[in-house]
Amino acid sequence: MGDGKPATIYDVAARAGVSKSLVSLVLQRSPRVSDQRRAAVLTAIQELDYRPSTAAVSLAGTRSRTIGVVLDDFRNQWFVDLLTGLREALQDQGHRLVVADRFLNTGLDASPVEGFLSMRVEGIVIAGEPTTDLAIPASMPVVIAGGRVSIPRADTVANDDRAGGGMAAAHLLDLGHTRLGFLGAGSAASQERRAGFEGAAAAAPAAAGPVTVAVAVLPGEPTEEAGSRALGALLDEHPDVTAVFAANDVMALGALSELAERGLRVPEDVSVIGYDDTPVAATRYVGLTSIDDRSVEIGRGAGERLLARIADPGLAATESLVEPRLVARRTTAPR
Amino acid sequence: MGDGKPATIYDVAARAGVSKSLVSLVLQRSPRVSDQRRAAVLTAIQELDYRPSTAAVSLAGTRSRTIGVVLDDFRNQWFVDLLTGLREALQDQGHRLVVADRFLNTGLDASPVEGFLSMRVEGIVIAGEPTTDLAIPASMPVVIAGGRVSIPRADTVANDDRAGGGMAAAHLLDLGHTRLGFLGAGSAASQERRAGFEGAAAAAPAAAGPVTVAVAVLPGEPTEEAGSRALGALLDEHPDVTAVFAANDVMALGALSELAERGLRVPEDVSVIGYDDTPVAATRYVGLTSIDDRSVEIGRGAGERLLARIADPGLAATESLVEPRLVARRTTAPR
DNA sequence: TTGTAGGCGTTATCAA
DNA sequence: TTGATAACGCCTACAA
Repeated sequence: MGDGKPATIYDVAARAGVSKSLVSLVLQRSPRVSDQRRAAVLTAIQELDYRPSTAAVSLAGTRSRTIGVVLDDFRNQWFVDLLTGLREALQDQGHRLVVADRFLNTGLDASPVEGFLSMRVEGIVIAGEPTTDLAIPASMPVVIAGGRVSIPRADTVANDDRAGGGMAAAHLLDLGHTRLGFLGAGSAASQERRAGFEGAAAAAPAAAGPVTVAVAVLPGEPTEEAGSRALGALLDEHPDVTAVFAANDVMALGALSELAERGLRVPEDVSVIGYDDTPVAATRYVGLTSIDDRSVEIGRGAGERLLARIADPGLAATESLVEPRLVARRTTAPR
Repeated sequence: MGDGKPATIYDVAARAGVSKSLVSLVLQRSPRVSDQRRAAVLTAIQELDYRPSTAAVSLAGTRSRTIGVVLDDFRNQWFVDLLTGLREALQDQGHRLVVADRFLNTGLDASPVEGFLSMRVEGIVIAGEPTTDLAIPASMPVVIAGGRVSIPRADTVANDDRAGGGMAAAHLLDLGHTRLGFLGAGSAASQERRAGFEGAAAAAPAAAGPVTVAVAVLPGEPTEEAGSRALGALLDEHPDVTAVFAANDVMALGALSELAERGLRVPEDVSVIGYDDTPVAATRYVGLTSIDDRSVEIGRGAGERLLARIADPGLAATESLVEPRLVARRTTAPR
């Protein structure tokens, strides 16, 4: 089957002995086609290994049936789950997903959005915090998934960081810890998580005695390095802390290594809890208790919002929060 | 700037007071255009925020300038580096990269390749082992990046697993270890890495005494669980082993946790070395010595091969190997 | 150097 | 239920 040029709709029509229009109708699953003709067209398609040209389809059709997903960075694994959710909501509705990170196809286009606009996507999903230089036309349906910063006419679907922080505190309180610590950095998420953590700690029933929360927040990115330094600073000032909550898993990892270097055992001496439930946390070797931000749900929600917005561009922007979930592993234990 | 429909080449032509052809020439950076007209067209493009429709371009043009990348799984982080290399080779030559994993757009198309064929990509890069159900037409230029199994007319660019295994052995021998262990699973890569490891161990200068390699190979996937079990089996039979080489980082992680459970310290009691140099290995907390398979190089090589094959489809298939590199961290130490 | 006209592979609109 | 025929937005000879 050495195939030269791919077959076109004309080839199929000729082979099936019908007009191109009829083939098009069959392609679109129109019910207004006789079973006989339909069968003929279908077999011709099979025999020719015909496949409609997406270029021709989106050029001639009224909609491109394509939606673009802007990832901040392929290295942030959470996008994998996000995509799963998006697929469920979008793909099953006949939409094609095209993903790009900040660098993919840079050079051809200034930003991934440029490329999407050229493709005439029907909508755009921005994963994570939107950067201001994205330059998305006002008429383009947009939804931000997993980011808190909202841009003018975009819906936002994000994890409820405050609730997650509360869950972390509740978990540690349940285990009997009363001298807690928080490790944070200079991100909006970190602030929200801290607020939730402190709020829940403060609201704890006074029965078990006073609950204290020592805090170490470093400016800058929430890196492993920052986690190590924050833990060091925290412990230097409050050596009696028995459980720490890090703003994310990466920082928690830094805390773990710093604890090991100080000869403190986890969870015997100090319990540690992270946030994001990254793949590393789930490994047996690390086994980090963490807050699952439910990225699949976020993706599904974002997809549904986008669909709604595409159907009715006039819709008011909404902000919805997805309830996180605590995943207990071996880095937390009863006091 | 409420923009309704995107501007077309007609709009630009009208605005600049020239023909559509002239606009097209400017778009293609043709030198045969007067500076005056060019300037007029360029400003019209700016003012209208015009962007050529990729659909129309690829439909009217002779080439789509698009190449498809099939990822086995977005969770395998190595593709990030692979993409970096591919970008360098392809994107800079004006090619657009479209990525898809096994599931992206499934439902619309049976396989990611289906989608690529519809897009009329000029070539396909398969990352990792190609599955046989890919159904790629013989006329489509294909290169396999990072996989050993080759399909009929495809070039292959992969990591030299055998050399990597040798490096692992050399490193351990350098550190004075003589009772080595290998932890493997049922993959082709595992076999090659083992062969290289054993080969280098056998070729070691007899000066430092005899070198032994105990082996534990489990059937199935090289998972963390498999790593734990393999290490257990190995140590049960050969308690005197002082250094182990795992077929990949994930298995090495399993080995690390099993060692911890057995009360053995790393690297004081046992040195551990993995393969792939995954992000987890590079964290301070894990700090796993590993073999970097140089995915960026593989991507660049694959991109170049693909370019060559697109230019001359008649080219004979080649297989090239990229030399890996050892990255020493804290899980290996002198005996 | 610039403009005219045809065609790329579909969908969409009308007739038949 | 089918079949012409005109778009869709751009490239590419070919002419001017």
